[in-house]
Amino acid sequence: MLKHGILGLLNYGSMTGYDIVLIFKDSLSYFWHAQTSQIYRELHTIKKNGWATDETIVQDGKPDKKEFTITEKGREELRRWLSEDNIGLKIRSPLMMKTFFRGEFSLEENIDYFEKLKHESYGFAHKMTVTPPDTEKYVRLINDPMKALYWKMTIEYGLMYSKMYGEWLDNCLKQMEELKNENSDN
Amino acid sequence: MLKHGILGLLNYGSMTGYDIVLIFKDSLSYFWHAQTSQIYRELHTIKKNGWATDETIVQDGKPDKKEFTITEKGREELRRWLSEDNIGLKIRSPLMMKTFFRGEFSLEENIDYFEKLKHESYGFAHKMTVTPPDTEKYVRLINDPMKALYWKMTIEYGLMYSKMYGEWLDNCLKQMEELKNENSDN
DNA sequence: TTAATCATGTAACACGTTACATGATTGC
DNA sequence: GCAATCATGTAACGTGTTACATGATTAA
Repeated sequence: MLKHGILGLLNYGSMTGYDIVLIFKDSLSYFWHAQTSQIYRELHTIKKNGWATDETIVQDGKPDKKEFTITEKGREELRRWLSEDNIGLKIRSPLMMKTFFRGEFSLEENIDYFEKLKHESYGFAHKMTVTPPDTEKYVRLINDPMKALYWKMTIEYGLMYSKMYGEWLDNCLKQMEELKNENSDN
Repeated sequence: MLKHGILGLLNYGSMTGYDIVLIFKDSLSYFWHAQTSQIYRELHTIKKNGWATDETIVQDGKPDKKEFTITEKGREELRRWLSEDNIGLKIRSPLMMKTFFRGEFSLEENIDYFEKLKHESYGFAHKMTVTPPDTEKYVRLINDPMKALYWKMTIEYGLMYSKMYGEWLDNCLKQMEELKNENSDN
């Protein structure tokens, strides 16, 4: 999956591993987290598969860099991956896994836990609503308004998700508070 | 993460690898997908870590089975994991990864693709709303209404998520249809 | 002078996927 | 007679995580 994400970026234009690291960190982090070491490893595989070629560029005052360029074979692989019948949702939600077993702790402890989640979720929601990923930058760079449509759709997903998540947290807290009050009433 | 999910189940009572496989498939699949081979492997590690002991039970007419029982050390590990400051959301959404690069294809192809996603999402939404995971079964089995609260919260999350997902898909389709009409108007 | 930025990675380990393997019993 | 259920796994590979390593330049 990450391999194909990198291939998708290379398809916009040649770039170095470092460029890709920064794009993931600055602009794609709201839907994909990738480690630096992983990106460099995948670039090796991409080259080995003949999906990209690399060229070392000597700079002065700065370390050498290695620029990767997608090949026709790489472009074909990108399109193959996009066309794949992918769905057979293999869901894995660490958040739900932990929620499911919360019964191990007391209501009070769990209220604290959910308050903490709520606090942390504000960070994400804030980033998404107040400073949403700047697609304009890429629109100017790539200059293809059709591509921007899909970028915007991923941002909308991020917004809708963070809203839903916040509502779920409030709902959970409400239910726990109610139970707590019932318990203290008898 | 899976290790701890298994530990959480063992904490409800002793069971075999096969029991765990079925619980994941029948009751937890809406938030976690696990392979059979993976579950058996994790059970090995759990035993090696001293988090559970196992006992082979000979049956007649049926193959032998191996029942795992959580140890005090395992229970401590479960509680340690639940108490962990876990959040630093490392999001990874294959769905968004594919959406982001959809610009490679035409509007028409992408409308088809999203219609397909919508069709498939009905399956999940239907399963969640019409035959939601039967927690009553576990409530009777475990007989701890406090635990059921958290099980219900995970189901509510599944419902809210599938609703949001459906709305997002409709939204995307609407935007694509509008663009398609604009294009055919000039 | 200290931290951040630029730029590259390796090694070891943990976790997830795919394909394969075995063999008895029970229900249609 | 055939598929499903019960019950266990191994092997190989792919992907993600953590910790470590290097070293120059530039801005506060």
